[in-house]
Parts: sequence; C-alpha cells; structure tokens
Amino acid sequence: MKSNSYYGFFRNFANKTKMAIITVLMDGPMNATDIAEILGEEQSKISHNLNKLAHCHVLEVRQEGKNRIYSLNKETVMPMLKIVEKHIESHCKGARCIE
Amino acid sequence: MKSNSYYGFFRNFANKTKMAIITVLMDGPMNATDIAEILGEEQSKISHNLNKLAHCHVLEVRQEGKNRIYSLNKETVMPMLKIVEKHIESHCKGARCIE
DNA sequence: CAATCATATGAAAAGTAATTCATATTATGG
DNA sequence: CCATAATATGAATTACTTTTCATATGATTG
Repeated sequence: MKSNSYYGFFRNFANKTKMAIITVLMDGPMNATDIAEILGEEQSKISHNLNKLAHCHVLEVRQEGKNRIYSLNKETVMPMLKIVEKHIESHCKGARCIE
Repeated sequence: MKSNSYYGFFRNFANKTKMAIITVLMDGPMNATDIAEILGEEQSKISHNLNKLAHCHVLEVRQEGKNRIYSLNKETVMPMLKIVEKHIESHCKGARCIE
C-alpha cells in the first residue's frame, strides 16, 4: 500500500469550500453557477475548486449545452464520510477534536 | 450529516509528514523518537504532528516510562485508506490524478 | 456572426498550516 | 535530588493553498 502518497487525495476534503461543494452535490448533480449561487460564493472560487475536485475524480463532469454539470462520485465519497461520521461519533463527542 | 464540518478531520491525512507517520505506525505502536528516527525527521517536527494526530484520535497514546507510545487507530484509518486505494485503482491508473 | 450566458484561467494577494530552533517539561534510574 | 533521556511547547520563519480580480474561452441563440 503506497499510503504515503495518498495525502494529495485527501486535500480534496481538507477544505471548507470543497466540503461545502461536496455537501451540496449530495442532493444531486448541478451546474457550476448554481453551486456558486447556493453557497453564496464567487464564481471563480467555485470554478477553481470544482476543477481540483474533478481532476481527482471526486466529482464527475458532463457538458450540457453551455452548462457543465458536476456530480458527486458517491461511491468513493459516501463511505468515506460515513467513516468520519462514525469516528467523530465515537471519539469526539462534544469535545474539541475537530474544531 | 454535518459533513460540512468534517474538513478539519481530513487535514490529518492531507499532509506528507502525517501520512508518513501513519504509514510507519501501520506496522505497530512506536515511541516518538523512533518514529522520528525511522523517518529521518526532526524530533520536534514529529512531535507537533503526533500531537495533532492524537488530538483527533487518529492516534492513541500511552505513557510507558519516559516514552510515549503512539499507536494507530486502525479502526478508522484502515478502511479509510482502503477506500482511497480502491478509488485510485479505478480512477487514477497511471494518470496525474493525485500528483 | 454578434451578443450573451456559463465557465475557465492565471497571476498576484491573502490566508493558513507546517517547520524550525531554542528552550521547557516530565519521567526515571542511580 | 541530580543527571539525562524522551518528549513537548511557542514564537518566528518558511512553505503552501486558497482566494481574488481581471480577463479569456466556449457554447448557444437569434
């Protein structure tokens, strides 16, 4: 296991904006502008982040007219979040574990 | 699911040194000095990182004489790495996915 | 093909995290 | 208790990442 080199992948989750995007996309695919709107964030900020997430296949993209529709790679992301949730549940009850 | 707030947890894995520590501890518990030695890293650098990892219960610590023995929380970490491994396997074959 | 909506891009600036270095603690064996 | 081995701590520096801002590119529609 080349676990040593996985840290790049985890960067996709180690940031507030990226996690917000991921959370929004849990409800279904959406285009970039709408994501930005929902999060109340700058278009280009969202675009930069979407690119990184898609680059690592945390998100998938498809072109639809002039829109690019981003969707969550649930197969990877959901079980991952599940693990974190469980971890926090059992180790970080109320505590300042995560901040 | 408060997934939005999980990003702090992921920081434990989004860094080279921390992942190196985690990897070393996959082989079993070890004290701080030995970890530093094996990784060829500065004692205090390792110490700072160990603290953060332990703070989030990614690692557990126990005092043993003047040594502090750090061990990996395998229950959380192993399945997490498994997911990443599988993801890379199926999406990042040879590609510049992760860098 | 001009206008416009949607998105991307790149470089500079800002923000945040990691490392270093010097020093402080803490524990134990003699 | 003193010496020392093991580890922690904090502030300053350095290194990275993220954001911003201005601008560019792409697609579509009339």
